[in-house]
Amino acid sequence: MPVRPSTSKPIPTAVKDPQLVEVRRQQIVDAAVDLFIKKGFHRTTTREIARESGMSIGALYEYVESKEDVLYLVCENIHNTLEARLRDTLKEAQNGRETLRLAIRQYLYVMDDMQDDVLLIYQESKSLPPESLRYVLRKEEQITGIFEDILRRGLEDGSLQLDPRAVTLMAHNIIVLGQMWAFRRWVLRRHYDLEDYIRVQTSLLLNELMDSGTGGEARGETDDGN
Amino acid sequence: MPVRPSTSKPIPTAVKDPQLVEVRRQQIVDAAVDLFIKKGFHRTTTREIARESGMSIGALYEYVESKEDVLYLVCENIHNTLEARLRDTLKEAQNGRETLRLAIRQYLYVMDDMQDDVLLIYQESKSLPPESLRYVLRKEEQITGIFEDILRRGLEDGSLQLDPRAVTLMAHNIIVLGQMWAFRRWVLRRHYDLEDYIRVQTSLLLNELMDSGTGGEARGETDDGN
Amino acid sequence: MPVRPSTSKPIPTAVKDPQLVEVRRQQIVDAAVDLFIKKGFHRTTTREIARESGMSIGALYEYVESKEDVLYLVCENIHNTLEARLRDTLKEAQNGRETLRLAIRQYLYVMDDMQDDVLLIYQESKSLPPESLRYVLRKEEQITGIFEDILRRGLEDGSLQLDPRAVTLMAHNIIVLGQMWAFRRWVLRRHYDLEDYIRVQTSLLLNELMDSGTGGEARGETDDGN
Amino acid sequence: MPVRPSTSKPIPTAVKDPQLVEVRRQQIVDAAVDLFIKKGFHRTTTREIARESGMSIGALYEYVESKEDVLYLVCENIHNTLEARLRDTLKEAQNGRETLRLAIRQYLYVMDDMQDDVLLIYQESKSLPPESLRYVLRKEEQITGIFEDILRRGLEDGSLQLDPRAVTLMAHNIIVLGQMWAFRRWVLRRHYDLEDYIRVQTSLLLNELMDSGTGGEARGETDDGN
DNA sequence: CATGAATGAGCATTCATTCAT
DNA sequence: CATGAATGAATGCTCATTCAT
Repeated sequence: MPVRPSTSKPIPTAVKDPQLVEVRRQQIVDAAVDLFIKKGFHRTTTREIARESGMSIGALYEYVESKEDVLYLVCENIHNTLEARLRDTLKEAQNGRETLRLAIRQYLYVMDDMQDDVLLIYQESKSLPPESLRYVLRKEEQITGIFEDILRRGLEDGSLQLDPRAVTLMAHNIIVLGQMWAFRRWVLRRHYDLEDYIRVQTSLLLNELMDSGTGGEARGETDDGN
Repeated sequence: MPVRPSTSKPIPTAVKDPQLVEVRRQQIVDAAVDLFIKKGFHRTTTREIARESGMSIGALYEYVESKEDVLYLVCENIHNTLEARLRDTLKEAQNGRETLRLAIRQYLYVMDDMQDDVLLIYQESKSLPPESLRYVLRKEEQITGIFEDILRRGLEDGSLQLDPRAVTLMAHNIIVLGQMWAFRRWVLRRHYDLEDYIRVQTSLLLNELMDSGTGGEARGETDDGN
Repeated sequence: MPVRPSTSKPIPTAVKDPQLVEVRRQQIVDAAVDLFIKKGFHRTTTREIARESGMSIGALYEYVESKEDVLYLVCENIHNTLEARLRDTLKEAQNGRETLRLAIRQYLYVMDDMQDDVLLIYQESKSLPPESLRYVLRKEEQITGIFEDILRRGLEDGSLQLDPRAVTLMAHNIIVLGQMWAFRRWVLRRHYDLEDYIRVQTSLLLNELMDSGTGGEARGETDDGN
Repeated sequence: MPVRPSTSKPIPTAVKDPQLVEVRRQQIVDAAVDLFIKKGFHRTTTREIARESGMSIGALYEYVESKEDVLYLVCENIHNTLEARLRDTLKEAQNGRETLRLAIRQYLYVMDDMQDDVLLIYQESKSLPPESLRYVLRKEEQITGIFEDILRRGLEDGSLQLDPRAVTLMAHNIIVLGQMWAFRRWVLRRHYDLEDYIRVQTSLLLNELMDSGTGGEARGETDDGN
């Protein structure tokens, strides 16, 4: 399943050699990610980005047209990394339920590893120009789609029970729960480590927290209550 | 359970009359909320805030010491409103499970109503100076505590089954799920309206959609119940 | 005949006191005229304008919105001065021909005095934004209109003979001939001083130098008359 | 009468082959003229000039030493074209008056055709370095000299009556009147087309607007008035 | 208390020119 | 000769904050 390149916005450059463009932009992105994480987009200056990228401002502006372009490249890069790492771990698929369990674990590990980056997209993407933002959101949706696919496979092979209308929402829930690990870390870390978090969230998601192995109590409760 | 005022950071002012301070600060906050929502914190100027507040910049700076103070006041105000509206609807408590169901519904209604404000805190609180941020996060935790309490009550009266270690996390999940309705609206709205969202999320949270047994009752519940 | 104020473009300002605005803008214009004359519009920096105006850049931008605004104010100021000085000397009107002769003389004296300013408008007005340029050109036409009026009066009282269709063009010729004294000074000065220039041009314009008959009286006129 | 090449400033080049230099510089000039007309000298970048010239910036700088050099080459080129076209039409000379009449017509046709170029020299030559400017002005004078020559011939053959001291000025007047057609086109075109303009200006210059065929009235008026 | 003019550090971006390949 | 990536000084403009009135 190839990463469709059509989903990224082309950023114009004055430099003709595409290889060089890629190399330099990677330098820029690497520098900018660090800076944006440390100081935020608005408080980071283009000069700083240039300096940390190991190039002059003039050179920087040969590879992007604006500071917003840098932000876009950063978001795109993070999303691509995220997606690649995610898809990478989904090849050893078994039945849907196990795939989901595995995917959640992998996803949360990736999110833990990329906490700062996730936070960055989260807090700064609003500073993107509208068109760039659209691209970023589309990508976000695409990534959510990965979990949608897994859920659907689980429905098909019968290993998961879920109202079909809840599939999309469940996928979003999973994604958000990963982001939450990043943007609520200030409090979650006081209560849970990553393994705790994975275990409990997976359980909640997979309906295994009910005390009895049967899950019957939940049903009974539901039947009475309404 | 009163709103503890000790949890808000005192912002110094040159003005003696506390009543006046409160009135003027409310003007400031009202203006700033609109502006921050429309343009973001960084793109809003103090001049604009002053103008929209109906006062001069000079006057503005009599009631706050910096633009960040305004942001703090805005966050505080939103949080207080949010908390008040939430607590307001929790008086008619029955057993824990029903309280939870009700609270989620109320919470999501409030979040729907305060979408922009929620987003504002979400995206701009990172621009707060560290100390102010601490206050805001503490408040966030306090609000999360409301759901923790409800969950605990449910555990106690036996109407909810949940691993005690999952209580805090579940509370955070609920809070985040409300925020998610705000910050993922660009995609969620394409699939669900508020009532859909409430129904499906409640079901998922209350373990009704996922069923290792027949799965039949989940659909029935959804169709009939709400 | 009042100077219609409707013909000047209003430049927005952040400062409320109109008197102060006028005073400060005059400072700005005075400084800018000198700088633009010395270095041209493009080579003059806003910082220089501010410094020479005796204010900070911040203050400068309280009174104009852009460097182009300064250029517009400069053009407007020069035009107004020019027009005022021109109209000022046209009160003692006799018959049309004498008025014309007098007006040309006055005009050329003013143009001699305002050489640099005239040149400035000439060379820099192209840098104005389109709308401002329109205002400047309108003003230029208005000033040309002064001579059109004089010419028409001469036609009416019979003291001038001229194809009515040539009136407008003749007025433009006069205006341009004054400007020419400014922008061709590098060569004209080598041949003529101001009085020479006035005498010869007046003669040429009034059809006295060219004579299909004797040609004698033109020289006589020139030597004695002025 | 050959175009004296001594009147053009030599622009250094790193390239040995003079033919190549000429070819490339013509490319540069052609591109630059278009760009300068469209955007003005200051707003045109060397990159644009290079691109439109079909060469790299590096190559551009092999043929000129600075952007100002390009401007000089442009001015020189326009002047040469102008002069060539002018001299071209002056071979069929008759008596001086008719030559003048013809020359004015030809000149105005050329000026109409080269409006933009004329305007370009007019508005941008001030950006030339002093020495280059001197060359351009010298050329301008040379072109003016064409009309001086014609006028003098008219004086000699008696077909023109003119105070000898007015000859130079008259020549300048004619030149300026042609330029005026370019730089006042925004208003002149509203009143006159090229043929109108030629007819009226020629008449004014050649003293034919006086109602009586004799021109006597002008003299009479003059005699009385002073 | 209120006003609003003044300050000036700071920022994104441009572009003529150079020079290694 | 040609290329085009790199340089970095320079520039127009913004805006939080101060303080005299």
